[in-house]
Amino acid sequence: MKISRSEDLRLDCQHCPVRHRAICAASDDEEFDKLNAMKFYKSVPAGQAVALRGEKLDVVASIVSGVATLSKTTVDGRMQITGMLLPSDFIGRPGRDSCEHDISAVTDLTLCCFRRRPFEDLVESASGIRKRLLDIAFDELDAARNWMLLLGCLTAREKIVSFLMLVVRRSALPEDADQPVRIDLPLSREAMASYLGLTIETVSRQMSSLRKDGLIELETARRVIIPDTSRLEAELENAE
Amino acid sequence: MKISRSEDLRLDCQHCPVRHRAICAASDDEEFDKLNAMKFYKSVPAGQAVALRGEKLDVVASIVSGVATLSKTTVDGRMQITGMLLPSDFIGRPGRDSCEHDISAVTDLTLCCFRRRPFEDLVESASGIRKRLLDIAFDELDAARNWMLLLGCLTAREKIVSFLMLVVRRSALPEDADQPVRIDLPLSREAMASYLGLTIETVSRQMSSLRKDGLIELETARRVIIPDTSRLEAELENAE
DNA sequence: GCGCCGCCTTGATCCATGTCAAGTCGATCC
DNA sequence: GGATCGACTTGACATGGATCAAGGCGGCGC
Repeated sequence: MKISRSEDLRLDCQHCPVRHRAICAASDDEEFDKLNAMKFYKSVPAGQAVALRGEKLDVVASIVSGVATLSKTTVDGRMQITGMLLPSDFIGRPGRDSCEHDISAVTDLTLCCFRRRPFEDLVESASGIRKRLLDIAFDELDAARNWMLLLGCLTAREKIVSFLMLVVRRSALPEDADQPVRIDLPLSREAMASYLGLTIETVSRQMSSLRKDGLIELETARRVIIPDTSRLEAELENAE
Repeated sequence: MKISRSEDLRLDCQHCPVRHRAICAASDDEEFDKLNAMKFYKSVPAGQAVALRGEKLDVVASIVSGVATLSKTTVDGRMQITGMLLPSDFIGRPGRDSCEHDISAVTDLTLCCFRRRPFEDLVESASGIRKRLLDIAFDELDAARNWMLLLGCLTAREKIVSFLMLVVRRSALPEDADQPVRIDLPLSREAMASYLGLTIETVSRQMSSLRKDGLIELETARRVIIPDTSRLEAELENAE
């Protein structure tokens, strides 16, 4: 019998790709074992909702693989993506049973889930998890506030460059030198637009403009080569 | 000898105006006494910085009275106010000794301060404080993400109306009926502009436009009367 | 009272970005 | 191969809000 990929991961937290960055990162062996015993994996196919705003949400989770978005939508259909969730990012809110955002799988997603109640109890008793959770919350808060600067003050070009640099950073590429970097954009043009508070056409135009200026190359629409990251980052010298 | 207002407050947490909303809100008597023993008051005059970005910050604090802002500034001087802090709001980040934002006193400020290290220890041992802190962090995160929707998607008029309704809500007015409401704007036009991602002229024009439409009256530039809050809120029917 | 100074308002104009409308490109299916 | 479809790009034009500029108004010192 074939073991599914999910089952496979279940067997082995030690080799989990997000072991050292997710909610379990600051845990000692004892806490780690408890988390291990509680966890269960869940797959969500690309395009599907993980949870909808206002919905009851009785799990919290870490993203093991894939990309998700947090978003809010106005009644007349304007949408703002308020967060892009990458592997190791945390989903859900301990101490609250309903969801404030729409959470959508952008790609196929593997989630490492915990039922909320037992997880909350564990947070109470396990100081490593507790500290990590608090740190995650404050890190997210700082990130959200930084994004407010982007949404409120930056030009369309600066927004695009900021986004590209964010992807470069989160790609955690080993190279330190100013080698050309190739990145796969985790979001479609439409999702980028929504994340950056722009329209899809403006995103597309700015990407073309950066290409014309030699700051990026477009291998495909979603695959970008940055010949010189420091030159791209220099576009932000007035922002930041 | 005259006792200053700060000294006066020091003597009596029980009658503290933010007792039931600040970091101490979920504490039992024992925790409360510990906080009480640790706390010290600090006054900051209007216009002065509480802390600057990158600065070392060895205290955390609750706002007892007054208004402060969190903000970020680009190197070329564009500024985004990322948060408006009102009485009971929390300043600082346990587990981190430096400050990510500029924090400024908009009005004269009374802060209830705790040295960070002992406070962190108390967070470890006192579950009421710990829970409150986590809740505060997640509430702030939700608020920040809601603000991202405002910055990214709403029109200037919707932004202004959202701000006015925010002030109404935080004013915690006792009336439930649709009585006319009078509010004092905590921020100048300039600060409103920065908070809403607009320019001062646009803020001013939108305020005038709301006045012409009979949705608000301007007793002075900073003192607003809202004859019918539900009619004002109806301006947001497409947003939200 | 008068002059000064911040803060706010209003008007005229501009421009970055949105909107509307065609394409183009690449993948998939038959 | 060609039809189809979704994702992206490009062009032409419109516009909301920014920018530039000129007052108005209220508080404060003298």
